[in-house]
Amino acid sequence: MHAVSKFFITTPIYYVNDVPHLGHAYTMVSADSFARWHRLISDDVFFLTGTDEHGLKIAQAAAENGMSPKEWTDQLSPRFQDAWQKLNISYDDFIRTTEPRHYETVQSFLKSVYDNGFIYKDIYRGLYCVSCEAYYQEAELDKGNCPIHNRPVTLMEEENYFFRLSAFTERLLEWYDRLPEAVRPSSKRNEALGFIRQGLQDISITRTSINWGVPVPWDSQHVFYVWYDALINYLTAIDYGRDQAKFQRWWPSVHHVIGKDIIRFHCVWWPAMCMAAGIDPPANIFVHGWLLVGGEKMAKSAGNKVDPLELADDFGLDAVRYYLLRDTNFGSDGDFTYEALTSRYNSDLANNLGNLLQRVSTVVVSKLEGKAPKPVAESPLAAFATEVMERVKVSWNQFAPQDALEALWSLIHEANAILEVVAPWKLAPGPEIENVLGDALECLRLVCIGLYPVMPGASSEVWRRIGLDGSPEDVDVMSALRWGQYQSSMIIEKGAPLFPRRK
RNA sequence: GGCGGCGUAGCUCAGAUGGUUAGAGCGCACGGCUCAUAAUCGUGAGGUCGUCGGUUCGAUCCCGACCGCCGCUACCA
Repeated sequence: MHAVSKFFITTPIYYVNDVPHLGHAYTMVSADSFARWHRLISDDVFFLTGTDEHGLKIAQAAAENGMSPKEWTDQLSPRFQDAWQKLNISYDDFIRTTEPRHYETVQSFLKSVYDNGFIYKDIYRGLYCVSCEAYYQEAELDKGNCPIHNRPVTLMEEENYFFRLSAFTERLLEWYDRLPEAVRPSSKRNEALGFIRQGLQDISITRTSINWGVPVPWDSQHVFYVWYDALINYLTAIDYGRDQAKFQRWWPSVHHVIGKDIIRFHCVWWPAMCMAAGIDPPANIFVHGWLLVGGEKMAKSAGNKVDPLELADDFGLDAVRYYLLRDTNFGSDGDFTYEALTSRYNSDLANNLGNLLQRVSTVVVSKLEGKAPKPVAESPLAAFATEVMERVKVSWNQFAPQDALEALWSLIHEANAILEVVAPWKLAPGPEIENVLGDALECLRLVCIGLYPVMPGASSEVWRRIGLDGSPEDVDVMSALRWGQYQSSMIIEKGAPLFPRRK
């Protein structure tokens, strides 16, 4: 029997001023597929996402729109929830950093850090550009001027509380050394390590210049700087400081899925903060690359942000989900192009998977009156399929969806190939036809299971068309992946092509 | 400047703790089939594995230099 394990998976919480774009969708679909896989293998899964709603920019945007920050974010946060619903993201909890539970957790967590002696008050001095409303390092300046506005910066001083990050350089290095798998892939781990090896400086974690944030419990003049409150969302959702049993159930065996732009926050600050608060650092941080668009970074200024919902309307949601996970190497940068999506859609979904289903159902209907035959126990495909499903399992467990999908498509290919050899459409009804079609249907059943995390809608539809009850998500993978479980006498439905060819 | 990474078929990328003919998918060419969404199946072309040296019986894989590209190098979420 498979022992039930805990699988707590998180995405970053998104800055609510953004519009959900394909980059966010990439993270969400990835995390969703992992969550779905782990539910399939009967793990106890908790999948968390949310929105980040504090900080100066939010306060400014709210003011510009004549609203209070809270009213402003109340209006914006649902855009993310709607988008994720449309992308079929199966999150279990959606956290907003403006919720009372979050204030409570942030205050109790940082109070622990404070009580443990890792927070102190000092003066922050920095070179500030009034136009940017941002601090600059001296090296960033252009002849002493702000590089953007080309105006002199002013030396500003602000009283801040500082987090004693410098105290954790050695402990972090030791942590990285002891748990080489904690931050993956290794290229991203190196990046974080390189940063730590420079030696860490203390960082200011509170502001007095704004009040849109979580108040510092021991000093009402200050609010926490938005990043410090944001990271703590992962603990809010599991009731840190409120429900010890729930907290211990999920922590520290967490999987943070993040983009490479926030490595420092998650792979340096966050583990250190956990140490400072006296809890274990997160067990796993998986860093993925960026999804580029035609080789360019997605950016507002470039005007190349892609709307995932428009794509889903155009290609179908599952096709977009498939493309995102198949055409990128999780951990490296990926590149989105309309052409590549179309190519994947046509060759993998229409020509292979969709067409296999279509040709099999046509022959079952015409030769066997629509009644499905059963697979052959000692089929030549059995060993191959078993090997494929083992690869699928390993790939999913190693967060390598592209490998799982590649393996599944090799099985689709084999099923197509054996149909060519036996050519059941040429034969008179009899065992030979039944055997080859039973095998092909069994392949489809297995593909549905392995594919379910990526394409929950489409694989459920294939599942239904080949006469199976329920959906692939109901199975227990540990037994369902064995060859030969497709039942005979199912009624096969010949429907419209699942993925009509494009262009 | 420092640290890290990358450079393999037209394209996107795998890969080997060094060992006979370097792999996949897409694209392309030829052939088969006609159940299927002009889908599918088979065969094939083609790459001195960035350059130059070194170690070795033997390197694309190890070492060095060089060329080219990229990331990080602190509180702008």
